[in-house]
Amino acid sequence: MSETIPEKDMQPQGPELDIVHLLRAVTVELGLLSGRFASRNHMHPTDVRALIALMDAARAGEETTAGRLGAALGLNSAGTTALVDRLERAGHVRRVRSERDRRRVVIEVEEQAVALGWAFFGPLIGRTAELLRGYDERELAAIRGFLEGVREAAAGEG
Amino acid sequence: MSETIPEKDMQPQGPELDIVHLLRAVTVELGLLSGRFASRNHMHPTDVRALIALMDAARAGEETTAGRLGAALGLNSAGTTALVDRLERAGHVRRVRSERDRRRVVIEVEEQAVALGWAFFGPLIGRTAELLRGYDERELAAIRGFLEGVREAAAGEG
DNA sequence: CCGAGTATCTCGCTCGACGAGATAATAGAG
DNA sequence: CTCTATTATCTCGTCGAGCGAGATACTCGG
Repeated sequence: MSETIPEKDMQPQGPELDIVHLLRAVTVELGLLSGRFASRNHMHPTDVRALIALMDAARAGEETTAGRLGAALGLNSAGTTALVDRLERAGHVRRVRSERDRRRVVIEVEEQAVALGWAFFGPLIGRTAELLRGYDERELAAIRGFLEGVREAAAGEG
Repeated sequence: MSETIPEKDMQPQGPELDIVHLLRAVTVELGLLSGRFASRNHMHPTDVRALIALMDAARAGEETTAGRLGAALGLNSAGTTALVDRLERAGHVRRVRSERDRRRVVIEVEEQAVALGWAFFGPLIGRTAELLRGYDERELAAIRGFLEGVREAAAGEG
């Protein structure tokens, strides 16, 4: 394996650039991790994204309907139905017809699925929280501000 | 399955937790963005991941063979061949038989593809770099250290 | 109570990814 | 130098996630 290609600066550099690349590396790593979680539990990446979206909504105290879930994941209605079918068959969620509008199907996450995710991602979350405990308020504010800025910038693009 | 997961404690206390969720939100947002890039250019998410991996390797001065690319993306050999076929057909990469080991196929990214990616992601990168310019050295070090810590923690899990 | 609007599901299809195995090139033993 | 093991890539047949089109079920304003 020769690495003869010289290190050329194809991109404008500066101390900020390595952070940008670090961030991308982190997202890649997290993507691979959730992929490992998926295949270990005989799920597809989309299924994992769906569970995360569902738990997120639940945390925020919102009901998630089939339609909302599909929209959040960028699936059309057919794909969404198939997704919920898979998750339901695997016992990760259950369909509940909404009382007030019986066209709606509310998706609820089974406790078993929550436990599964927590068992897998818990250690990482714990380690990250521990890592954060080493910073003072100003540093935490910087990290928070940076992430918020990136999220907004990413949401605004495209 | 059932064990000590009291609902309240799963998202416990601490100012750190919102940063964990922020980070996840950022990765979700970046994932959606690259999805928009993919469909806008008639590509599949895997194709985008492949181009990113290829450009990454190129920046690090490494040649990428078909096999390495497939391994990096978690594809088997058949899928890798199909992937490179797609990218080549679209004019984003070219296959080059390695001189010294003629079994090897080195994948090179076409300049056109680099320009395409830069045109789409450049603004976000620029905005992020600008955002980072607002922090002093200690804050930048905190951000860098946090991201590095998360990357290592994520790589270590699973 | 009818028709427009909305939410979800069904059907048929495409194509990305997989497993198995073929093909081609290299490296090493004798 | 030839035979064999190993490595890198590609081919073939198959599966299944997601799409487009349209069916079905329910709600609500006139």
